[in-house]
Amino acid sequence: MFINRKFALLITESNTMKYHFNEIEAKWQKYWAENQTFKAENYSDKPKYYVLDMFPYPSGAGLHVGHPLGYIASDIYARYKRHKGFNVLHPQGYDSFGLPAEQYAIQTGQHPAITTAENIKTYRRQLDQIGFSFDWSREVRTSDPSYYKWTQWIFIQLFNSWYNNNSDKAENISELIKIFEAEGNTNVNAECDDDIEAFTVEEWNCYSSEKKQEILLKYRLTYLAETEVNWCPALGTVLANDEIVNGVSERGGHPVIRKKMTQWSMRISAYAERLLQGLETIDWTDSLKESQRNWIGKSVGASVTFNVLPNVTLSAVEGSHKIDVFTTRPDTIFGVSFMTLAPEHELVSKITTPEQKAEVEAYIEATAKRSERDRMADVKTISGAFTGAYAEHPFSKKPIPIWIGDYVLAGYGTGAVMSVPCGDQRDYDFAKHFNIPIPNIFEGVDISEEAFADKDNTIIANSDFLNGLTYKKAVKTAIYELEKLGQGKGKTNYRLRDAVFSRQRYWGEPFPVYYVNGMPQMIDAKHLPIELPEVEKYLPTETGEPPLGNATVWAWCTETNTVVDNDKIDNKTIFPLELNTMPGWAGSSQYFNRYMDPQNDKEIFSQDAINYWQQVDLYIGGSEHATGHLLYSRFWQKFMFDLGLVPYDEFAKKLINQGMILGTSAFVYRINEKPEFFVSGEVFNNYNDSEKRIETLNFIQEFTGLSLESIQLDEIHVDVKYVNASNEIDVPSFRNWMKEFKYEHIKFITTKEEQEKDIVKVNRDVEKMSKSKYNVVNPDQICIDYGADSLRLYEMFLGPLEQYKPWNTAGITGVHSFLKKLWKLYNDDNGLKVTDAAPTKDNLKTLHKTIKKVEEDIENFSFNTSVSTFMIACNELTAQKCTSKQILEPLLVLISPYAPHIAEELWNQLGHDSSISLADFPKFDESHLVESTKNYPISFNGKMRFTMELALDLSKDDIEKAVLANDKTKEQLQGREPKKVIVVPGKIVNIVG
RNA sequence: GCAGGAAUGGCGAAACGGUAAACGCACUCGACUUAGAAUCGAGAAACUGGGAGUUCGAAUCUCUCUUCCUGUACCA
Repeated sequence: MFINRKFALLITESNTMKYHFNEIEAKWQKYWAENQTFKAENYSDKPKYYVLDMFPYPSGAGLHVGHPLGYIASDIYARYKRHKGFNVLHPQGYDSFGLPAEQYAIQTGQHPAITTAENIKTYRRQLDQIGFSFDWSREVRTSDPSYYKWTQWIFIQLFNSWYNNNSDKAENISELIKIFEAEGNTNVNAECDDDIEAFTVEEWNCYSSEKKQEILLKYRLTYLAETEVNWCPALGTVLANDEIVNGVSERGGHPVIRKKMTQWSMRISAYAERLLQGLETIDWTDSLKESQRNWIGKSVGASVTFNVLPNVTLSAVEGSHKIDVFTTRPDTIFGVSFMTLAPEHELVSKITTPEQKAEVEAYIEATAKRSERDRMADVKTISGAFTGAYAEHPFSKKPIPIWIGDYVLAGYGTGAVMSVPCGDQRDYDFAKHFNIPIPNIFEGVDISEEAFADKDNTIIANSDFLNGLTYKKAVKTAIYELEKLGQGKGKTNYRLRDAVFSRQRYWGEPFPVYYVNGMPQMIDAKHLPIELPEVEKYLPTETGEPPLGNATVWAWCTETNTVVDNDKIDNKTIFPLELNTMPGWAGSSQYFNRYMDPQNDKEIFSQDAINYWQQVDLYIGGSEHATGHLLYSRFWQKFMFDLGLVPYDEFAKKLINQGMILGTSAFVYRINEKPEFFVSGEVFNNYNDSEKRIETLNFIQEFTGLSLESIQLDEIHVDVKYVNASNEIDVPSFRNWMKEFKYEHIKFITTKEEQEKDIVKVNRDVEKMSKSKYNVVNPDQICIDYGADSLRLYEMFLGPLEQYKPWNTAGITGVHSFLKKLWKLYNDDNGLKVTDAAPTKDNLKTLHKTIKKVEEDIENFSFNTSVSTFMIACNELTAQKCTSKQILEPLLVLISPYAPHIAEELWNQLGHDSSISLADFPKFDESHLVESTKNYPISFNGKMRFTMELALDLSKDDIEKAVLANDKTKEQLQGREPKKVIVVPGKIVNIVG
């Protein structure tokens, strides 16, 4: 196939009636672009439908065949919906801020905007050649100032908002100020920082402007705070939790350390409960919803306050200390036999006794040295230290020893736990290890081997007023009693942390923020966008500031409302601007709404547009965005809903995760000691076969002269483009592959059979598609060799959309020859052969069963089975020698969402002036499928033995009689009397006996 | 550990509780050909990861075990 592609093309071109896919596809792509066939209007008499793809990051490598999978599926659905009479919005754009372009800028000095524009050009060309029905007039790019203007705008709205727990929504900060001015903050029920002090109206009114701003910052939905962040030294930036995988950066796999920095954060935690509840209302995959539930991590329980007992030796440190803990099991409060603090807990240094000081400090030092990754990897080792201090049990008033241990995480809950060893395995293991008593508070449960954590079968004992109660009742009672004492209350805890929103990078949205006396000020929305400044270098400054610190024109003049030279900063009218930029998810958190009204420069989108399109009806994309993009977007959508900007608080009604297309790698094997010798896949398989191993080793020895012991084989990837459908290598191309590999003079050791045929076979294995594995297949080449319609059909034909499946270019000939057969159904050597002949009964049956199946398939997103259905229809109609326009015309409409170019061309040949995309979907007519007879399978004890043609209008009894009278039945029964005869009319007959 | 998903020919896969493997790749043979990697035709194979149950009948429903994939985790 690879040897003489040109030759094949020449033959094709010599006959004008053949299927010239390259010409046809270019022609219709041009037609669609020129006629703006897929432009969607923001008003229509038709019902609306919004089909969205997760927009791509335009990387330098371009698309490989795995990328368009979801786009093809959504395009089929969008085209189908148009045939079904919907006004369809199907836009596309680019998530064009991001690290790779910036890393490239650091290396080469080329401005990321240039790199990005070039990459987008490649993407656009690649997308266009696949024939997508995108409305490109609505394209957005997140790095375009006219777009990020609105990203900045939302940031300002978040800054100007606080979360009122009473109304359970975001409200304008001015409302909060009114409350402060009227009654102070004691009655405010807001989602805010933990360290807020109570103040009265008088106190508020006396505060300086700075102090007021400082307080308000603690309430705002985006706020500046010193937080412990994930700092990645190699990338020179902080990372969000979802950007870290297994303790290293998702991009590049660099180590990440904890570091305190002043950063913008998003108060997404305010929306934790609504984000959780909202999942019930949307049709997303279970696994994705489950990921979000885990990430939000709701747990219901109680917070309990333990007083630290005063210690005589600590008289210098006055004041009573309290330890707050969160527990999901307040019912086990009498089982507490110690407390454990995270080593980083702020109280540790304050309560540790002089005798224990050395031990505790040594332990803290030891844990600090262990990286986050070590701590995660090693969960078995139990370690800790006793502080010497004791807390008082709230009910029994007994002293409880306070320990520190790294199994308690500083970042979750309060960083302290009440340890109940009989009810929690971690506490149990810790207690066993340090010989701490394990009191049993469960009725009739043995805890000599392990803790007992089964809530359902819990009866509490040895617990004063909780004795005899079940889990549920004991929890309620314990919380009630704790509240009475003022030492606890019911509490719901979420794992979801506020999201760090600052990045120390260049290629991202600048913040619309300047600083007056260190306090952040928003630039008025009417002066947006604040455009990225030019910088000399894209690296951090020498003083460690982010890249924007290199900009010389990066100060805000409050008089002219423009960005001016840094020299002019006087901190009176001209102030420094924020040096951080926004993270990757900023631009992608609202793009789906912006598509509805992308050129609007007065508003983020008009109310007319959003009320017309409302929300995304179908969203297709990868599952890797489960806890990043898809959670943040839901958060912003809920925020915009609170502001009254959008009609729904969920942006996407239905979401499908397309599976990944994997590569089919090809291997040969190199002899370790003599790298000029390669072994074919066949020989390698013999080598691994215990029966043939000796023989094979001798065989290899004959060629190489190596001793048997020294023969070792290394797996070598062969670029898949040098391997054909029968797994044979194109040897000359392989030799010339890459000069540095030095394959020119290698010798292949092959089996006798291979030698006879003069071939070398590879082994195949499925791996992720990647450059380093030489299994990447480029859609450009596929489009040249087989056409976009073949590519589209084949991607769908590979298997169910959601499933992971390997790509194997060899298989594409199947769908390609289907398209050629389809072409021949309409054309012969003399041109169009479609006639006005009346369709036969068989023709109609084939057409209508195809309509039924294809419609069902598309509605169920089962695109792979439709492709088979088309093949069957084409084969049947060819066999029936069908030329009837009444059949062949509607058939084209069925196929057009999948293979739009060939459908347009044939549609045009049939005499239509307008695009097939405007045609109505054919109506299914059941009457054509009604049969008079059925070929019944006749089973004996459930096993089918033969079939019998019987009329469908026979009664059960008639069928039974007819079957029992049959000779073959008698043969099967061999004289036995049937015990029972099951007749399901129209389906099956089963004889038991 | 927890959660979600999966297991069917050599490969990708079909299959409302009712004829398992449709459709395609690969394979074998034949036809047309100077030639076939084009086209047309024919063919072979494999009984659903293991075990139990429900049923007249199970790939499909239930239980159980095994393996694999994905996500997540000292989350109190």
